[in-house]
Amino acid sequence: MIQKILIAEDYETVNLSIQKTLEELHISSPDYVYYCDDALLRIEKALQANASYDLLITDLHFEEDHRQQKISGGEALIAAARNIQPDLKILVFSATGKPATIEALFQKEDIDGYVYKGRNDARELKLALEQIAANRRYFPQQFVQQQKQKNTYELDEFDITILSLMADGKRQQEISAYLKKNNIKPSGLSSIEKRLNTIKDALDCSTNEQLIAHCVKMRII
Amino acid sequence: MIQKILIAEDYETVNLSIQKTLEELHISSPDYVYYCDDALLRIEKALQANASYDLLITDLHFEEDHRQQKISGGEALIAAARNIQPDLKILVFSATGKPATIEALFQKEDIDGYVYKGRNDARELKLALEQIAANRRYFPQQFVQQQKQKNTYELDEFDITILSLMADGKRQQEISAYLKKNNIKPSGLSSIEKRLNTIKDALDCSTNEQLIAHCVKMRII
DNA sequence: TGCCACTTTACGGTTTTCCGTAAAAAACAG
DNA sequence: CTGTTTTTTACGGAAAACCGTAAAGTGGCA
Repeated sequence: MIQKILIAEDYETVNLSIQKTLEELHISSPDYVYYCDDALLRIEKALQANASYDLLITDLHFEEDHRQQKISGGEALIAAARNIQPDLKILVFSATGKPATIEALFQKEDIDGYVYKGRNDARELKLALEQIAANRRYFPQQFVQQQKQKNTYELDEFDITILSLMADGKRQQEISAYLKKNNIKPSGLSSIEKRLNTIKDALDCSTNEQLIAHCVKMRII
Repeated sequence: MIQKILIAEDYETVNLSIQKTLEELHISSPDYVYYCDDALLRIEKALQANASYDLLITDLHFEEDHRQQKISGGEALIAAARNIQPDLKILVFSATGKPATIEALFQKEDIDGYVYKGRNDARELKLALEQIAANRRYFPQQFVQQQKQKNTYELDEFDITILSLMADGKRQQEISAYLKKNNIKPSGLSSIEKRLNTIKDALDCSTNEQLIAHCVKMRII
């Protein structure tokens, strides 16, 4: 049975609405935080007090503000939480997840549910909570559909580095020099060109400009 | 005094949380809808029944689904609502607004407030409601900041066209051809080059990629 | 060690972009 | 209408990006 719940969600209204949904399910008042670091602290303290949480409901994306955070976002929070409390149930509630990200969360982090923010998200949230309470996993419908049409080329760290430098105004030669200076393995100009071609092909972009626009929009960089 | 409120917001959780925020302000239970068409219908009926709404709280972006809608989004809804009830107060609650869009809403549609969805959005929502109840307008802080730091060079429609086409994968020659085809005045390749240089200079960008990244981040395009 | 598969790099030729200059066109005043 | 100013376009050389291919390097594996 799920009794003790922690909500990590920086959007105040969303945070409130999750609480309201829980109320309707007659789940006793959950704890809630607006920052990832606070979430982990709560989980740690609860463990030490021998009153650990049953469920963590968390967003993936958190806006940055004046408060410096050690944990950068939902994914890092999930990993950290799993590390200190392996039996914690985790429900991700987010609008931004890419199929590949969701898949990775289910496989690697063994999360228990994923709910897309959307028109009927409160109802979905209830369904997910019921499923999780019954020790079942909850996959969103959208996920099943998107599974089929996945042309998802997952960008690795190297790709992100190149794209970030490029979005930062660096020319390809400068990127090559930067990679050499930082001892990152493929650093030749040709490798950068080749990689960019691969990415553009995968993401169906014809120019660098379009690629950068796409990545910024998708919050890849 | 604000008594009768209509909420148009397709995200169920957000819709709920607005209701909760209104509860805390001791405002009697508002009406709420998930579709723009429904919103306009409600406003029309209330007018005919001589019990018109005092305030419309609406999102800008609505997800499309199986239900075909005449009104495409928040902006269209606002225009339509203004048309049939000029004295209706309007509060926009959205995460997606570009500065130019917000400015246009305040100037052309004469909206009464704009609140960004974000970390402290519930508190901002309360502030905005208080301001509007006092017949004052509520501008978001982010907007004021962005107003200040906006570089002397204001991008015009021509600039936006070029940047949008470029972010769409078009080459400069293709952009030139496009402009010619659509009878947009400066269409020469040189003019495009020159304009891009001016923009890059004004926004302190060294490459097209950096420029596009900046514009997408700043929601200019 | 030597062979093989694979990755990375180097190097030309082509296309695109960049940048300066000058000609052409348009806008404007007298 | 003429002369001036401003805007737009055209052009050519330099730099950067693009693209294919070949050489050099890397890591298994017998």
